Amino acid sequence: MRRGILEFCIVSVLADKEIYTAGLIDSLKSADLIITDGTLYPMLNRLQKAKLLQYRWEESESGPPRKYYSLTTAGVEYLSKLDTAWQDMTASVESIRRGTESE
Amino acid sequence: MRRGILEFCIVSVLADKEIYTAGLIDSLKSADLIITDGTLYPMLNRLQKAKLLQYRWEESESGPPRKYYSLTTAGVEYLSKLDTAWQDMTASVESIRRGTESE
DNA sequence: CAAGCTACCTTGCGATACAAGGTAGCTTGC
DNA sequence: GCAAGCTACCTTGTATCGCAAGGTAGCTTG
Repeated sequence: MRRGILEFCIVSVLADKEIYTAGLIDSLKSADLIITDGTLYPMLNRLQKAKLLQYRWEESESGPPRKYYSLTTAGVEYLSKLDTAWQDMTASVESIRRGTESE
Repeated sequence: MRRGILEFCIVSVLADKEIYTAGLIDSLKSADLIITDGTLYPMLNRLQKAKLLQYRWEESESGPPRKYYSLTTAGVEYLSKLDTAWQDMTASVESIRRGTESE
């Protein structure tokens, strides 16, 4: 029941801060959204190819370098579209869920 | 961004009334959820095989007979699980969406 | 310098939803 | 009473999403 919504969550998190993969996974986990890196890497690459994300390499103090992602200008616009779509969809589902009155 | 949620909507509509395919499509359309019959028939058959839905044939006054679907007892229980899952998921997404405060 | 950890990425699979197309019952018009 | 059209059912093929599993390579630690 989660499909397509993960992308919205990821873009939302990136709106707040520059972050790399493990941090993204932790951010979502703290909201009870479990995601694996096998899901995340293809998504980040896809969004980056679509020019919605950018990244820079940053060295780590304890391991290999990390890709820190952030939104591009187009990514910010995309987020606002996703946000509108999210609100529309939840409103629609709520209207169904609450019962569409009797027949 | 809608994946998996349609099933929840369909089961929700069926909680209120016995209905056949075209009626379901209309109910969802009136909440701005567009779905085609090519999506709906496989889903109804799948839910029926899982014993969550039952149907009876009813003759029409103007055309071929129709399959009127309704929830089984198991379907009602399933709906309550979907409803809980829906509330959990929207709560999670809202907490992400509203900004997970600064780093 | 070897072993282990971390971070990146790919591949194969199952499930969802859509578009397009197909069958058959029923009514309508001639 | 038969052809044409509508309605209702269903199937097939395709794209995409998300996951599990597996793989490469840099960095640290003993």
